[in-house]
Amino acid sequence: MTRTPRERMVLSAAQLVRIHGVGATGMRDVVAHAEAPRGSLQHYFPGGKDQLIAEAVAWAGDYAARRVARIAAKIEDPTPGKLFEAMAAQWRDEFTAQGFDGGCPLVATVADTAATSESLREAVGKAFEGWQRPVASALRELGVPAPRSTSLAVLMLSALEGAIVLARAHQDVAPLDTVVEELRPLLDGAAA
Amino acid sequence: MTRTPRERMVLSAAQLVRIHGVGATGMRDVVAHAEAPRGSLQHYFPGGKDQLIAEAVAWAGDYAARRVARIAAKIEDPTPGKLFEAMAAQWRDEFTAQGFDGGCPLVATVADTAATSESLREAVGKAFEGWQRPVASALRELGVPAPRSTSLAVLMLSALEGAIVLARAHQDVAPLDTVVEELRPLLDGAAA
DNA sequence: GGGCTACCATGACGGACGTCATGAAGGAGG
DNA sequence: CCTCCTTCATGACGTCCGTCATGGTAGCCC
Repeated sequence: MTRTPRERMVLSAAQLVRIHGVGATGMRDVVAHAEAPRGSLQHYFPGGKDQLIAEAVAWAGDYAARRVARIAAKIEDPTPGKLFEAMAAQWRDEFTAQGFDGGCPLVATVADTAATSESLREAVGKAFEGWQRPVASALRELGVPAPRSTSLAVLMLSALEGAIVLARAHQDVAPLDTVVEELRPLLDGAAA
Repeated sequence: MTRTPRERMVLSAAQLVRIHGVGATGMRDVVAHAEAPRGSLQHYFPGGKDQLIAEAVAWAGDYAARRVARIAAKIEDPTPGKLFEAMAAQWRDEFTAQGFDGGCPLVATVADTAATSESLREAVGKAFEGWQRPVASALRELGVPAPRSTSLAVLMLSALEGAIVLARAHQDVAPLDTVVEELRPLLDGAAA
């Protein structure tokens, strides 16, 4: 559990971006949140803020991908609809337990930097790709034909991200439940 | 076309937020973009940046709502699937014609301020609600039962917003096309 | 022990931010 | 003409930002 200061900073950056966005997340805030020495910033991240945020985005993408793989392996009688339900349930649980302060760091990074920093935009693109891959492969294992699996993975990610935004705006988890219920028959129908 | 300086500032704020997010959008940037006198800021928006952004968000919500109503009235042989396709096409066309610099200002505002400013979060919630309403009522006019129409409207907004984020991250409109194709049978099937 | 490298500490710099104070044009109404 | 009120102009203030420069410690290797 004890991580190196470098890891703590990347992780803290991801968490602060989730809450405040990229622009409002300061370097000093990150070191304070990570309880890391401020001097380590220029040592571990000579590329400055962009490098730190890029690593935070990459970490977030990896985390989401690992979470999908773990969820997919744990469901009993798995179906595509149940997989999506479990993915949404993670957000539902966090919102109800910890409030609506934190969103998806990938969405926040796109919203803040897509037009400004090509490197960060690419980092988010790769992160989404890495998240989409285990979803699609899980769908294939559940009997979804290969070409359809990537389309449905895109739909699942889109609907989930959008529902997260709506849920935060309304401070209500209902949008998450709604998209799960509406998408379930479509998803399960594709696994015939 | 000639608007009052006040309107121009609200409109410019919305456009800049779309591109750079709330944090990176400065008051000076807004007056410069609006070609408005800087002194007018404290006169028209004594509530400061929060008031300006809140009005920009409200304007964006109204704009989206009017756009939906106009689209719904213009489609021939309308179906729920075609309505969603037309909504996504607006974004598709803008991305291909003007690049991926601008996203949805509501998403950017949620990502940047949901945890910080209660008033802005509420403003975005109302904006989403005002956008969702014409979508749901258009669905009802197309034969979708009332209770289902709000659920499907939430699904449409979620999938659209998420696909916009994915499209910007990948600089590719494919996610928009994908969600339209995948959702079309589900949407049209609900209008039986 | 001397030197080299990795890691951390601290202060400063230049710039941008949101906000405020002060005041000037310019027409409306007495 | 004088006054009031809306609208705009401009400069300043305090704060925070990302970055950099400089220097200090700690441990390993020769």
